[in-house]
Formats: sequence, C-alpha cells, structure tokens
Amino acid sequence: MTTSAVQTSRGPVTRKDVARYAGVSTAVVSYVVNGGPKNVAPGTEAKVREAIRVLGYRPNAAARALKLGSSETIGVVVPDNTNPFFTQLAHAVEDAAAELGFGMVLTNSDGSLTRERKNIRTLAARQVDGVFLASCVFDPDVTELEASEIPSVLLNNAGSPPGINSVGVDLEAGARAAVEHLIGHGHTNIGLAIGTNTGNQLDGREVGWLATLRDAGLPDGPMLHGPFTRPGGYEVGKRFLSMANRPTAIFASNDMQAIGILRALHEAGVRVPEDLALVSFDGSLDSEYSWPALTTVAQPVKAMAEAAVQALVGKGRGDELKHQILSTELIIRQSCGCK
Amino acid sequence: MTTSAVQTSRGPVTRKDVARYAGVSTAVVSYVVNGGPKNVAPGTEAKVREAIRVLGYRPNAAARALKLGSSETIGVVVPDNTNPFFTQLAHAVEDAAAELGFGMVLTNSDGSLTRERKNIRTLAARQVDGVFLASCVFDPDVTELEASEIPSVLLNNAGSPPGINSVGVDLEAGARAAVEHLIGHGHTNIGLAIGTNTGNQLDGREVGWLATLRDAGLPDGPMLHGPFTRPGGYEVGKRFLSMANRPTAIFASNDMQAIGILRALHEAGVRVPEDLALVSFDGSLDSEYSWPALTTVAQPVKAMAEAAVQALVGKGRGDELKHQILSTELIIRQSCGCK
DNA sequence: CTGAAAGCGCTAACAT
DNA sequence: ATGTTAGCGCTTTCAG
Repeated sequence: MTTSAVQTSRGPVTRKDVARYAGVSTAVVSYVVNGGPKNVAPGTEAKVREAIRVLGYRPNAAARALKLGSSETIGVVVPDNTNPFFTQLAHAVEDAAAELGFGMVLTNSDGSLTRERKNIRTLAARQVDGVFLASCVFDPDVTELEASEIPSVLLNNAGSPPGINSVGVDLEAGARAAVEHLIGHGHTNIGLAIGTNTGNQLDGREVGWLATLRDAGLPDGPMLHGPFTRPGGYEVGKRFLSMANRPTAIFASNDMQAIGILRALHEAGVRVPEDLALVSFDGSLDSEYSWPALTTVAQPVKAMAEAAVQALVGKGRGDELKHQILSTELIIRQSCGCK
Repeated sequence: MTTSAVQTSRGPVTRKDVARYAGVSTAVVSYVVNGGPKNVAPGTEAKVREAIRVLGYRPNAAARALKLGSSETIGVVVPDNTNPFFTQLAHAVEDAAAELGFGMVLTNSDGSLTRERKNIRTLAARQVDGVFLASCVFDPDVTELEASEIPSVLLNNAGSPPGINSVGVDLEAGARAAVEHLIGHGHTNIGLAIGTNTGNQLDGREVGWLATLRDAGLPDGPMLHGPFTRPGGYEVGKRFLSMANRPTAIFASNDMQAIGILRALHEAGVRVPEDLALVSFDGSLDSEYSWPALTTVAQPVKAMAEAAVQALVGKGRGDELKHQILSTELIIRQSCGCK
C-alpha cells in the first residue's frame, strides 16, 4: 500500500503547494481558481484542479482581501436581531449579497448607539466593501461612516440623509393605509403605539396616522410611546387599557409592539378585534402566527435588501447618492375585524 | 488659517503613514496599536496616538489576519435564522465571542445540507478561527469540517460525535420533565410533535417522551412528524385534531411547532389548555408572548454559547475533545394548564 | 526603547 | 500558454 504524497500534516496548503504538485507556476493556479484573467490550457487546468482536490487546497481569503483591498463582504448593523423584521431583512441581505458573490457579516447594536459605532468601526477594519446600517435612531451619527470612507446605505430610513445612500419605506403612506382601513371598520377613536427612539425626526407613521385621522374629520387619538419590543408593547397595551377614553382601535407601529399589546389585551379579557381592533407594521413572520393573526403593513424586505445591495456593490455603484423609498402593502388578516 | 497636513484624500491610511507622521518606525506603531510585544516610551506612544487620531488610521484586519493566520473571528452556521432559538443562540455566541475579542460571522443554511457544506467552506476560506455548526441534521457530515482542520464544535447536539467537540442539551431529560408535568395534570393521552430531520439518530425528545409514558404505565401517545417551523407545526396541529383518538395534551419538540399548533387549535376553537394542553421545547422569546403563553423546556442558550466559545478559543482549547451536555429548565406558564 | 526587514498567501502586470 | 515577480499592510525577530 503506497502512502500518498499528500502532506495534510504540515500547516495549511498554499497556492505554492498546488503549483508544485501540478508542475505549474503559481500564476496558473490563480488563473484556474479565479477563472482568469488569463486562459489556461484544458490539460493544465485539469492537472491544477486535480492538485487542488488531492491537496485539499483552500484559497486564503485574508490574503486575497489584502491584495485586492476588498473582502467581498458587506457588513450589516441592526439594532436588535431579536426583532424578526431585522432577522428577515438580514437574511434577505445575505441572499442578495450571495447572489453577487459577497458574504455578509451581521452585527447587533442592541439598541445602543455606542455599540452601533463600535460595530461600524469593527466592520471598517475588516475591510468590508460596504455597510448597511439599520440604526437605532432616525438620524444616526453618520460621521463615523463617512470617516471610514466605505460606501454605505442606511436601511430602514425614509428620510434623505445627506452624504449617504438610503433605502426605506414610505412610512406615512403605510400608516395611512392602516388607519384608513381601521376607519373603514367604523372606528373613530384610533390610538397609536409608537417608538421611543425617534430622535429629532418625526416618525412618518405618526405623521400618517394623525393626518389620516384629521382628513377624516376624526379627533386625534391617544398616542403612547414605548420600545419597539414585545415587552414594550405589553406595557403600552396595559396603559391603553387603563385610559379613561380607551381607543377602540390601535395602530401599532411595529409587529413586536403589536404582539405585546395582544398579550395585554388577552390578559385583560379584551377580545380582538371585537372589543378592540389592531393593525400593525412590518409584516414579519410572527404577525401571521399570533392570535388573532395580525393585519399588518408589510415592508418589502426582499426588495429593500436587493436595492441596498445594488446601491452598494451593483453595477450602478459609485454614482451619485440615491434615496430610495419603497412602498408597503397592507396585509389583511383578522386583528382588524375583517372576515 | 493653516491647512492641516492630513491627506484624507489619497486612499486609506496605512501604518506607514502613521509612522511617518509620528516620526517613528512602523514597528513602534504596531507596538502601540497592539499594546505589545515591546514597550514604548510614554512620549512616543502619545505621538503615535496623536498621529493615529489625526490621520484617522484604522488597522487593516485582512493584513493582520494574513500575517497572523487568524482572523479573530468565529463562524457560525445555523439551519434557519428565522427560528428565534437560533437567533438567540447566535446572539449569545456573538456576545461571548466579543468578550474574548472575537468577531462572529453568521451564515444560514436554510435547512439545506448543500448550503451547510458551502457555508462551512466559505468560512474556512475566510480564515475563521473556529466554526460552530448547528446542523440541520442530527449526524451532520463532519468530514468537511475535519478536512478544513479548523477547530469546531457542534452546537445543539447531544450525541458524542467522533472527532469533533460538541455542546448540547439533555433532550431526553428535558422531554421527561415536560411529559411528567403533563402527566401531573392528569393527562393520559399525550402526543408528540417532532421534527423530520432526525437522520439516523433517534431524537432524545422522542426517547424521553416515550420512556416517561411507559414508566407511568400509560399507553404510547400518537406521534407526528413535521418541520421545526410554524407552518410545520400548523399542519401537525391540524392532523392531531383530526385524529380519532385525539390526545388531550401535546408535547411539541420546539417552540415554532408549538406556535403553529396553537394556530391550528385556535382556528378549530379548541381551548388551550382546557381542551388540549401543550408544552414545548426551546424557551425562545416567542414562547412568552404567544396566547396562551407556552410552558416550555428552556435551553440554556447563554451557557451553550459560552461553553462553545470556550471550547474553541478559550484557554483550554486544543485539549482533547469535549462533549458537554447542559441541562434544561422547565418554565411553567399557561399552556400546560397551570395557574 | 526603537528600527530594519522578512515574509504571511495571493493577484496581475509584465515577461517569455 | 505559462512563468516571474512586486507588493498589498501587518507583525515580530533580530540588531542596534
């Protein structure tokens, strides 16, 4: 029994080993591995491939990144990956990036601006080719990003922040659709559950909610602030319930809050939608499996991810800044009173 | 007004630029940045730090990784990041890794073995210092990992797979706790909802469920297979409902299935826990906000992540293989009939 | 305490 | 079609 010449033993296999084994130069190995920039004779290519297979060669991405100045990776910063909306967004980004041969590294800032900045710095050091920032706040500190000189896009932002690409959703229109639907069910006292992290900018959902109410000649409903989380929604829900002028319908500005509100309602024995109707925002998977299933304003997660990836590493990149606003879609389920 | 000598313009700032600006050698810059391996005079250090600040220097992680043969990163492969259990696990890994100065890159295999393998390969190329594999299957193809020669640990695995570290949870004991609790509520016909992806190995939850029933002198309950997802649970739930000998309690082997089952139950007007009790497995956040809240066997996500990170890059690494089995905790809420 | 320099693995321009 | 080689930015040994 002949021992094969393979030396799996001594450290990792480099391109040099492959070259030696195949009896060619290192350049040829590169050409084969990268499919260019030069052509290689079929016979030679076969030899190289065989060597790669036998030796178990794996290109070293760090070396490649160093040489190329690009890691073929994009970084993503989300405030909270416990929120299925961001999870799904990240997943969509991963897919869209993979399509173009890019990897993704995902970081969480857990709602902390400090962490957000730190994550951006770490990503920059990692030579990512771009970063997507879904910030905790509406007007994030973009200076860190600008300083890093790496292309970036603000995800989940509907403004037109200066100096940076953005893709977001028409929050105001989405809110209008939700509130109009509720009005269509005959509600006249419609509350709003909204986030605490609005920064200086006004949340489009608040604007849309209020405008729709006024356009319909209805009084402003009660508005409550809370974190965009299940517990946050739970607290908000209890506070709505204890109001003297309790609303008969609530527009929750994200699914997590809505799910928290639902819990508060269930615990109090308030029936949804009979006693109190609910429409939420995001269209995450969770909204489909709550009880009752949530009527929700769905964000086009896939389209957002694709637009962002295109803006960063697609063909049109490097052009002037783009601010893309995508539209939402009202998904009718049971929590609003339909069916 | 003097223009500063800073040249933010021409490409990224390298360590050489910093050295020149500070009037020292590149080695000294390294010493300062890395806090070693040599000491630097305080005055010199100050100059270097100033240069770094002024120039906006950021170390190039790719170069560092190339030189060191380590990217100070660990890779994680999960089957489905839509499942909050994995999301939370990944988050815990991110935290535990950050603690030791490691970054994390998360990849999804979407339940596909092919993707799983591809992800492992990609991670290996990225020079990650270790990979955590939460596989889609119980006995994953570890050859890919072994071939890559990068240290790895199987997460979420309760066996003692040869040639690889593992950390998992005592599924059987967890299942026993769940089923015993149900028996304590007087149930005698207890069904099991379990996954489809058990591979060759028997799922400990099935073993525990069956053993507990038999130990109590109860007949084997009905068992149904379905994907570990909400829709999977929904289907399973409908099938349970249509059974001639419908169980009065179900042990669902993960939270997602339980949530799907809950939907099926609600739609059919079956009350939980009055008409049918439910206990699930995982203890993810979602289980707390379903209606009713799920009594669930919680996995110690944080401890698992820490154990895994320690096994990979902690001080004891490189020692012989470790197979760690952690224990679960039954969290009592409402779906079982308590309170 | 500081500096010079080798070399990590890879790519691609330039030679043959 | 294939080979040679410089150099990406960094770390660290070895010399001063």
